Amino acid sequence: MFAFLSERELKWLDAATAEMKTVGPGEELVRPENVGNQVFVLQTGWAYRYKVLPDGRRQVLNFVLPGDFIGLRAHFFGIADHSIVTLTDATVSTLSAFDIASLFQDYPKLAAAITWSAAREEAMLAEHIVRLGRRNALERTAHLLLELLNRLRAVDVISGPSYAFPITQQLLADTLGLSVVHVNRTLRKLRMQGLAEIEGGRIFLRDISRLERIASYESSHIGSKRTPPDTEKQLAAIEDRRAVRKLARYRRR
Amino acid sequence: MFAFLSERELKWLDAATAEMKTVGPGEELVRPENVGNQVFVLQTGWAYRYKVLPDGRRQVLNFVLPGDFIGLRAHFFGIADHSIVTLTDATVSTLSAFDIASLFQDYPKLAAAITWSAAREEAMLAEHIVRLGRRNALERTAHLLLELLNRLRAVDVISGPSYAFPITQQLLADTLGLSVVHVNRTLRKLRMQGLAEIEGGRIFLRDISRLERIASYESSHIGSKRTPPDTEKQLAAIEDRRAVRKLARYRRR
DNA sequence: CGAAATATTGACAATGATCAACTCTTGTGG
DNA sequence: CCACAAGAGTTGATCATTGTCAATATTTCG
Repeated sequence: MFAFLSERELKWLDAATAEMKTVGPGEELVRPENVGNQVFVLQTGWAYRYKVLPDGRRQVLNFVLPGDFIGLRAHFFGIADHSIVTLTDATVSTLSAFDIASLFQDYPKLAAAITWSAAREEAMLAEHIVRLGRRNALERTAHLLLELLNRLRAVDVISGPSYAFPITQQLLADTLGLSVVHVNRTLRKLRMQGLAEIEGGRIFLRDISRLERIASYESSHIGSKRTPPDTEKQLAAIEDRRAVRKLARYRRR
Repeated sequence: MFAFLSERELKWLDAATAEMKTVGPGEELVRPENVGNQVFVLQTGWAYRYKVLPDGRRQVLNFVLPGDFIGLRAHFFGIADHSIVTLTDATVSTLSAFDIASLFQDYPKLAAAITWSAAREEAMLAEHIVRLGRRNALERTAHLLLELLNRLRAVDVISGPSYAFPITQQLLADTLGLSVVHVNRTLRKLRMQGLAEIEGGRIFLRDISRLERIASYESSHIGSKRTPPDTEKQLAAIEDRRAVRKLARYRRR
């Protein structure tokens, strides 16, 4: 993802995110009232972002996987409009508000990279909207499983067609906008048809191409670990033009 | 929204977005294959962003109202994963890729503002996810109507409890994840219960507080026209620290 | 004015929700 | 290390919301 960054930028990012902390499952990383003056990067483990309605209905917005930023939105709004909770043991590193400000001021390419990351997340939310709005239970489930597979692959957490699956059926229901009962039936259907199977906290995607057909899944940039060539060029241009400016300053002296 | 920007920044933004163009309804502003080397700001009119599945099912992601950025995501990805089409006559101004690069390099607060704007849009998508995942037809419809009302109010397009409504029932269906027929019935229900009514291309929200109760609507920062105080402080800090650096440079000379 | 898009309504079907009972797994304290 | 409670998963029966099909207004626009 950060392939286009310079030595100097990577060094700064490393330093800024050096301080790590470990948390157990079920830990609240962001709570709604909480002033968002910290931005986290999830290094290992899973988390999920969700909202609840006044009457208790819950909707999961998305899952947070290693490499994802957490709390960017809360940072910019000064308040979070949702909660983020860890689903497994996890390690997170922290960027302070000061770091973020510094980043926008002195590391334009990093700032652009952050914006890129936000854009990627937005793409995931958009995909989730289509899933909920225009796909049925089976399609939704298959689609989510594939998306998670590809995201995990992109960050090199896995390579094969299976992964550790810490999502309970209730949580899956709150993700897919279904009832627990119906999720259970949908999973059974996937199992019966030899498509996918959860066993011992791990999911096995048995027939990926059929899953993809059912879900009309298109592996997009969501599961990509780095910016596309064009973007890199533009970001490189930022650096170039900065160099030009510096040069101009020297000449003026 | 841009209350915290300096004279210089506003001037640059005005200059960069000076070139305007007018388009009719049904015009494609962003198409999926299209390389996203332009960012637009919608100045007047409505547009909507949507995706289509291979079999033709369509899902609207959100509506674009005056003041909203268009194509930011496409810009950063180099490719759009959705389409944007105008719904009414509209005027848009354009930021080139060069402008965006320049912005990140030389106008950190503007870059932060853009990121803020993206965060705001992400909040809208999140709200849409909850709408689709955990609300029924009546709640969904009421909720959307209220959100549009508040967004339009925030950009001073309207003041009262009614607004021009260019959304057909088919489009509404594709937004709310329902069938046209059911949207029609839901609108009838809203009408019958004296809650809201479409008449002559205009919607009248007859009983806002009851609508809010039905939709469990919480007017959030989605309908806010500017960053909250905390964010402003942080952005101001960017400026301050830049000043400090400049000072340091002077001293070194 | 007439075609095409949009809106409306009824009858019926289907997807998914709810309720309730039961099993299986997991984690904890004695 | 066992017992047991709590959470998670499973299944059947029934209900409700929403979708589909089809026919008929109504509006819009060239």
